[in-house]
Amino acid sequence: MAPDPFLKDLGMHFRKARMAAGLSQEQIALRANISRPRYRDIETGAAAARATTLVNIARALGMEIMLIPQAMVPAIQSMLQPGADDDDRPAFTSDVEEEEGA
Amino acid sequence: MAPDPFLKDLGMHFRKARMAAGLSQEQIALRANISRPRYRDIETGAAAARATTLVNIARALGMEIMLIPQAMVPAIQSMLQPGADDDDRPAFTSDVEEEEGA
DNA sequence: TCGGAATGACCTGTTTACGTATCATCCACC
DNA sequence: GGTGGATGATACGTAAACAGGTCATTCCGA
Repeated sequence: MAPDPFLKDLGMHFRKARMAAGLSQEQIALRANISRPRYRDIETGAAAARATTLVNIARALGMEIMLIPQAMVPAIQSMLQPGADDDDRPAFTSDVEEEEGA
Repeated sequence: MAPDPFLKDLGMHFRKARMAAGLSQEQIALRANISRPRYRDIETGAAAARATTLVNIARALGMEIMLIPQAMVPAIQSMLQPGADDDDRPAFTSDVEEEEGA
């Protein structure tokens, strides 16, 4: 029901970060204090985790959740660009317009 | 219940942003597509909103939720410092260590 | 003094995130 | 061919986020 593109995108960022860290879903779930099926739902965008769960997962992946004024989002996005020598982008915005040319 | 300090802090940031925008709880709740009692719970840290709800509230307040690698958090925090001429800080980190003065 | 707006606080009911258990599939590796 | 790890997916029960309603309190302006 209502596969929110935002949730899909968020889950994709989690997955990329997890892959980059070479960890399994179970390891992240354990660190984030949730079950594997639940972490899977979040990573695939099938469920909307709670605020506390989000933070736990982010930290398990070496990241933090931040509230950024919309005016500063572009500046921060460019700061996070890995200079085009790597194609994984750990940062995530709730802005769906972040979809750039694949 | 376990009044998570993280939720308190998150709610405080929402409240500051809302005050700065001169809006009522009801107006934000309406824009974020949730009920006022629920927005109140989130603002006071009494409830942990879902990921989708968090984004809706953030946007209603002119902000976005971002996933930031922990290594970059300090740099971004300093970027968000309002030059010391204003005491409201719209940005928010899940890092509890952000508690500075008062 | 009397409203009316904003907020805090509680209730009832529905939806859904969550834990736990279970099974199927894929893919190495032996 | 067989075994084990990682993942996808389902089911059931519980806890909590959600909607909607109501009442008390504070504050401000007519």
